[in-house]
Amino acid sequence: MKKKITLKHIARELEVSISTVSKALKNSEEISRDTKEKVQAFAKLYNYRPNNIAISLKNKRTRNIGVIIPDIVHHFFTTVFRGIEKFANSRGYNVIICVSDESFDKEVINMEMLANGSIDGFIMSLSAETQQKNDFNHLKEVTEQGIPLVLFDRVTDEIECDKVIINDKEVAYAAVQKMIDSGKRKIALVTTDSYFNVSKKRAEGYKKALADNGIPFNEMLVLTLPYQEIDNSYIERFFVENDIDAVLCVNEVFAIHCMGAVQSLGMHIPDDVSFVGFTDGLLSRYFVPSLTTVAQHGEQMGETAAQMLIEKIETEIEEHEEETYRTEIIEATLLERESTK
Amino acid sequence: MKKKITLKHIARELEVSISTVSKALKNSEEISRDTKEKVQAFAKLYNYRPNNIAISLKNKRTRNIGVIIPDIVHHFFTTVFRGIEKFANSRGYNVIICVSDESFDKEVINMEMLANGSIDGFIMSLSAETQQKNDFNHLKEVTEQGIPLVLFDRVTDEIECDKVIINDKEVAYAAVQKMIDSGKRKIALVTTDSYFNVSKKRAEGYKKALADNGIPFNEMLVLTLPYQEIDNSYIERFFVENDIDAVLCVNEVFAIHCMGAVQSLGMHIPDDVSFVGFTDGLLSRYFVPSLTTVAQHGEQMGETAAQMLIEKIETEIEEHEEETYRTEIIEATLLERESTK
DNA sequence: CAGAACTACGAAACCGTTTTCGTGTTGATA
DNA sequence: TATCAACACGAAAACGGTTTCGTAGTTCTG
Repeated sequence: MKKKITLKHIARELEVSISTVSKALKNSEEISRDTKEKVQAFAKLYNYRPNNIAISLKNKRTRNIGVIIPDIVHHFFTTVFRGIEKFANSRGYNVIICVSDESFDKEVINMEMLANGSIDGFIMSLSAETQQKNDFNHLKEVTEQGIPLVLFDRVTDEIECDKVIINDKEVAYAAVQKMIDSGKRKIALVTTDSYFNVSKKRAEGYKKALADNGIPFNEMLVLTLPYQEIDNSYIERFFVENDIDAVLCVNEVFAIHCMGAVQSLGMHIPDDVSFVGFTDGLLSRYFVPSLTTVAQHGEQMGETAAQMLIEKIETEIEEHEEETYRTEIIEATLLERESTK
Repeated sequence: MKKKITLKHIARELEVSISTVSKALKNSEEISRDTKEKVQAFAKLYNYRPNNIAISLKNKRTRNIGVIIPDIVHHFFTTVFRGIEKFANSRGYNVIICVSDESFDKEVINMEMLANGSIDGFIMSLSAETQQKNDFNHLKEVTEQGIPLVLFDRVTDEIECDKVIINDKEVAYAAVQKMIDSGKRKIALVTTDSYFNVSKKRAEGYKKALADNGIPFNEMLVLTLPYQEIDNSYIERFFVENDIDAVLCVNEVFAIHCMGAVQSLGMHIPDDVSFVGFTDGLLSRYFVPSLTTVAQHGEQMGETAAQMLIEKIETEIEEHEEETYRTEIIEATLLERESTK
């Protein structure tokens, strides 16, 4: 077993001091050509690599960024993560990922674990429970310690920090407008039962589009579904009882469920009922008919978040200057497919 | 900005030595009750938390594990990752994840980045390119340094280490047998063009099932598809030219593509053609008809891998004893749905 | 009352780096 | 020949902890 070699080993072997070795490996002017060559050759031979942990301790910089997301088996979050990982890696950072599982406690525990020196900054999307409780003390503590934080998608106004969001309201508006333009009038909204700011924003866009077109908002046309274990008969009844001709769903799974229900009721998509969903995942692409959906450009979101974070990490925080925070908006786009016409 | 407090600060403030503070916080017998209370109260008040990096340096243990996977926007890998994360977290470990993007070079670079002290062990699944090149020197170097390694799913015989795999051959055999039992005879295999050991194993199961039932293997009934950009007309021609009545696909995306093609040719599933895929993702569940598929139990795989790794990390490596390695087999199960009868 | 034993704490080494500063040696300068 | 800069290197502090060991001061023992 070839154990890792350290500066001390090299120093001892070559009968020079540790400082000389360190400087020689950095090609310092202070060290004679002879010594440098000797040291570098030896280091290469034994495949010397500096110990990351020691460097982190010395520099008070880990080159790790912490990512906390509610779920990992989830198309949107994984695309965002890919963007983060890609950008971070290109800048020499590694990514530590923790999953909050939509739980407030796990989110808090994970943050605390990482906040004690393991990472240089956080990128996160709030858990459902955190949004419900409206308790952000763990975030506050972290930012007060001077650890940079970037929130994406599921954000909050309570915390001052960099944020990356998509134009949920506007794109929902556009989607509904499009369906209205194609002659639809009884437009349903299928949304989550838990309190997500994104669902709220999408609902706002939905309502505004109706209002701007003189269509009264009808509470009966809003169907809220649970996150798990969706009851199909419940959906079917919703469609039977209300004479719906178009649907905006806040995610693709809801959309596919509803499309299935509608089809099994013998209705035709998009002629009888049009559908628009959110999240451009495999389902939207491969379902028959394919689903018109809002592409959230998760990867771009992740890259932007990582870039903002690393920028904050790497700019010396001028103690005197007031910190400034940005909110970056990613323009979502409507991908038209077969479920609308 | 409340900066993190250290032992040194506490010591200075309370006019005791650093060692006393350290011991007092650990409730050492050595320290008087009075002093302990004083120190603990102070630490609590200022929310003292030991610096992870310093502890890592001292202990030569990071409590981080490194995970390297080929892709993250991928149902199977994310389920495995969820298992890893869940288990690791329950044991106080964090997870650093790197994505090789199916590239040999990225895999090597990522391993080297992490191997210099950042992690206590690796869990990984080989990239496509690594499997093609058959070059595993980066793995060898890591294991020779005494860093524990667990491979899952995409493994190799060239490296001695713990492994977690599924019974690909057997479950493929069972799937094909099931289709034969229901009267199918012209059974196609749809597989990847790159060299994956898993695809190979599944093909073996397929061939063995045919052989055991006296059905000659026909090269013409094997369709290899690229990983990306699948040409539908190519698939349709395959089904038109060969009078196929059942299909085994090595993943769910291939299956859905083929089912779409078959349906657009006017054939009926499962009466005209039966389908079995691998990976129990959203597509298999929600496609119409829903796809009979092999559930790989990724989460269990991840948990097992994490458990094996942490066990290795935490057992003092008795230098004198020969290292022993295990290969754990996760039993995949066939989930019967509408695409078979 | 001398010596032993115990109590409660501090000094210092250590983990593996980086970096500042000090110093012995050399050769050039006045 | 005394002075001085340049050169090449080493000692030591620092990052933030843990742990071993040494040692004052007190109490117990015979």
